[in-house]
Amino acid sequence: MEYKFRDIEKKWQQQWKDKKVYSVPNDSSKPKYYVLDMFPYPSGAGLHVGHPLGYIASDIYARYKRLKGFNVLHPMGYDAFGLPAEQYAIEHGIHPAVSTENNINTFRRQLDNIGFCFDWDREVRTCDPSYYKWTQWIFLQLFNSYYNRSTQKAESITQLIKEFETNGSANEQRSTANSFTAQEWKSFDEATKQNILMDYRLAYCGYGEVNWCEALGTVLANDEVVNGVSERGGHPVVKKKLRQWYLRITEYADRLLEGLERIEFSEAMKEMQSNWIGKSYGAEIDFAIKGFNDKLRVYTTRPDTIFGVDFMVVAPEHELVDKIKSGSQVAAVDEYVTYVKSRSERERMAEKKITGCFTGAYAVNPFDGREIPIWISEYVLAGYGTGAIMAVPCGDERDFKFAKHFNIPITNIIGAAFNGEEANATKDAILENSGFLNGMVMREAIEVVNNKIEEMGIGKKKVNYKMRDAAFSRQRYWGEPFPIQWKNGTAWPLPETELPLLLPEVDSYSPGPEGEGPLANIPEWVAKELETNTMPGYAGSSWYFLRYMDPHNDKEFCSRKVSDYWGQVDLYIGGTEHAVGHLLYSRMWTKALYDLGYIGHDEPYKKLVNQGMIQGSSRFVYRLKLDIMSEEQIALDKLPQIFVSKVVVDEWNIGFKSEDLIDKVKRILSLHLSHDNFKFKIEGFSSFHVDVNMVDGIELDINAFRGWKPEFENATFIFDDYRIDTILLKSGNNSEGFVVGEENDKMGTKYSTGTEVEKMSKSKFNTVNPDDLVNKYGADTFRMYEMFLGPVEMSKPWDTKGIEGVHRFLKKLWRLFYDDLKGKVWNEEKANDAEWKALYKGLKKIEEDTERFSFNTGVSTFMILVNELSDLKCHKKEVLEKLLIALTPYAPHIAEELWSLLGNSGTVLDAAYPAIETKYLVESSKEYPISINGKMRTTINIALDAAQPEVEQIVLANDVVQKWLEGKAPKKIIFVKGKMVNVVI
RNA sequence: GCCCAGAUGGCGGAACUGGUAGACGCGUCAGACUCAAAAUCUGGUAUUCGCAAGGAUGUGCAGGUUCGAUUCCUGUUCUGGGCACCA
Repeated sequence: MEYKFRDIEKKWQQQWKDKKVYSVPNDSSKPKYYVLDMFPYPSGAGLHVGHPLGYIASDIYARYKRLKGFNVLHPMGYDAFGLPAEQYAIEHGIHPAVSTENNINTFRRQLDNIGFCFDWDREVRTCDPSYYKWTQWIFLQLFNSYYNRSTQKAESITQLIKEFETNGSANEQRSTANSFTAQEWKSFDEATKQNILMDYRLAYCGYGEVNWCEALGTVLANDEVVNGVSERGGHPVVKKKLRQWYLRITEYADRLLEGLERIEFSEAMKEMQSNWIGKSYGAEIDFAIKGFNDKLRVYTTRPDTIFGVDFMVVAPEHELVDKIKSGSQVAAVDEYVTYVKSRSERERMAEKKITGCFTGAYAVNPFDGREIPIWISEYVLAGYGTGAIMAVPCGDERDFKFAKHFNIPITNIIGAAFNGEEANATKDAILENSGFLNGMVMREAIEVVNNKIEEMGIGKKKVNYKMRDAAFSRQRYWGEPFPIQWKNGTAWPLPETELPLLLPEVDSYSPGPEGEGPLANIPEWVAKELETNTMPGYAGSSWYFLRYMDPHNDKEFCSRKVSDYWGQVDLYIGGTEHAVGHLLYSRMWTKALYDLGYIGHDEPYKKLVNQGMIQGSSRFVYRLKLDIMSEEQIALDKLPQIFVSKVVVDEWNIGFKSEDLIDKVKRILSLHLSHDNFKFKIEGFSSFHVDVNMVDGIELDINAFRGWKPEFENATFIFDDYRIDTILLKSGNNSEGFVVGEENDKMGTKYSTGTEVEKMSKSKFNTVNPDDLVNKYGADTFRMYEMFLGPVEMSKPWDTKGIEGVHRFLKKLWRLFYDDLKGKVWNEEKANDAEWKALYKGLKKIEEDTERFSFNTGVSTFMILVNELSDLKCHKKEVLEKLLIALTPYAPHIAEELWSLLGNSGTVLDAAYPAIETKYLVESSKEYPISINGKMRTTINIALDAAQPEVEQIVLANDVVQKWLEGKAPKKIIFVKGKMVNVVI
């Protein structure tokens, strides 16, 4: 009886589906456990082997927790709004809903193949009106709320209105611009009131810059802009200000930081988030500008260095630039500003080249009256701080390089701590050349300066955040419409009863006028004065984990009772690429919903595990580049493309066997040209991607390659051993071409490809489809192999070859139960101590590995255990069935099949996880490694309870130790009980 | 440029708290079974010197701490991820 994985997997998947074994109740006496995968976008390319990695890991853990007696929620759904579907619609005229639906179906079919334990009754799709109704509803809650800074939480906007009616803006001042008394508030007209409230709402409307492409008439995403031009068509892209919605996430900055201390994210992840939030303590200082009444306000974290300021750098888009540019600098400034407009923020920050332009204006140092030139440069961004910095070249590397580049004299305020070669960012130097700060340690001077500027009224201490409010609108079609109506320039929320505001049908997916989204093309939509922007991709994904709990509720986004039962996601698995986007936004939404009393927890994810990326292992072939000269007419296009193996390419490049290659090329050419009247020169090789599915290991399947594209039909190959293979030889005298290496049959005729590890993508022809592997080896093998590749958190290249080993393991496991010839071999005999020991040693490690998400070592422990049981010829049911339960999370199908064949009733999915009988694991002695000076030389078996004097005696008596001692006494003997012995000579 | 992570045999990786580097698997070599192949099984396989016994070297690179470092510290190189409209 052999292991017929296809039948087995199909059978059990059907039974599990029929019996609804993965259906999860919302109330249970069992403790709850919530395992979540990051929301997938159903892309048109379908799944490749990299996608399911995290799903398999979470599936194993979810199944493991279930066996351990938990009520496990493990849902799946689709983040179905997004740019790719819209782009596809523009190009092919297919409605995004249609292509998305198709993609989802493919996605689902592929997932089902792998045997996941998702409760599909809880599936959600963000593009489904029954889902986005609640996305819109939450948006309205955010719109109708403000952040009360004294209570440090979101509260209803009506609360704020009451506050204004009683106290005016006194307690809730946001900017100096809107300061008013209660009386004044009451006298304001509605539009003014609404304008003021907009400065407080958690979801608010403002103006922001976008990548505007005039030629395409549309706004582009950052990754659609390459080197300042559009990816499609190469048209120029400039910054354009557009009305945009924002989420006031900055108000949550401190709580987002504080919350990190209460959740189990990796330190790296927490660091990335806190760097993104970028809290810094500094000061805002106003500098007078010579000849103007305006002040230049800078933000600095180092007010102590104020006497070292040698120039100012202002963002090129700073509002003062136009005003203060002067004289001969006007033209230069304008030119520079135009240049910067064409640059993306990314390019500006990554630029190594130092650029900038003097404005012609001077600021005045408030303490010593020194005149400081004001420059503009792209490395200062308008959105951060005040958009202007005071540059201290002796203390800041970037300022230093800037000063050097533009020959700006550098003032040294830290004496010997500055060597003139590079800036020194120390806070511990003693200040010099610093007026009233002279002799002070910098660290202490910070507070002194802060007090001084506040006293002088030219500045104040300021906590700053690098994080900006999140842009929450897109000029796109395929997203959630905003439930907002504009009346005379004022935004009004639609009543909740009118939700969902359905996404209308459009004739064309192209952009609307003036950079507006496609919705602006719909007369009825515009007539109703509805908002024409749509929400961004992260809207739906910021709260989906809550909807899974209560997916069919049409009264609420999620009932409080249900969210109180499930609470936080206990385990969240997904990639680091979401580190600062999705993870921060969903944390903010959770906090807002918590503040408003809709849920009972303020951090969505208790523990986060980051999965690494599976990279593609690309394969390359090398086409010969020839320069052929002949006196006769040659039809060059009739010549076949010649592909040279990697081995030959490498040898050519180091000048080895060059004559052999030239010979072969000559041979090929004369065969095809039917004469020898030509000369040629080998100019090199051009490499290009070949589909990995046509390559076994590194060996190219010649016939598959010839059939790949018409131009390769007649391809000629030069193999590793310099044999040649051309269509002419095939049809004619086959042996003729095989000259070199003919005698060496073992080398064969192999074409070795080149390899490189790259991102897995269709365009690189290195994607591997899980369907093919599941079909060939089964889901259980596929699942275990994905895990066996390496640690979940780590990125690693895919290599299909290794899957055989895991498949062999499952067959070997099967043979513990059933032999191909003998049939049933399992029995009901009593197990002996050696068998129990092997089992429990393995199960103990497997449990530990599963608990710490070390699934790769878990799989290898299964292999060791099965190897040991095979060696022990153990076919005993009482041992094997415990193994099966432990295997269930990893390979559920084979486990269920064997479980039922052993005569068990009921599913193995709900069996009790085996407890470890530690009595079989007790050891009395250990094979101690004996080191001499830290180098392992031998091992000695010593009783585990032996104490140091006894051990020393045994060790010193050992021949090997004696040899190394050469009669001398050891200086020291280090003995670590249960670990090792080190003899120091 | 800034932030984060990683680097160990031919390959994926193991070594969990500073204590036997290379578990497990792939590949490969040799052998068994077979008319043959597949499947399966057995054994070898970091490099290097040596017939062997046994040495030497070895965890990206350069230093340091320690009786002992893949593990800790400093510096450095390369690779991957993120940098706010891909999701």
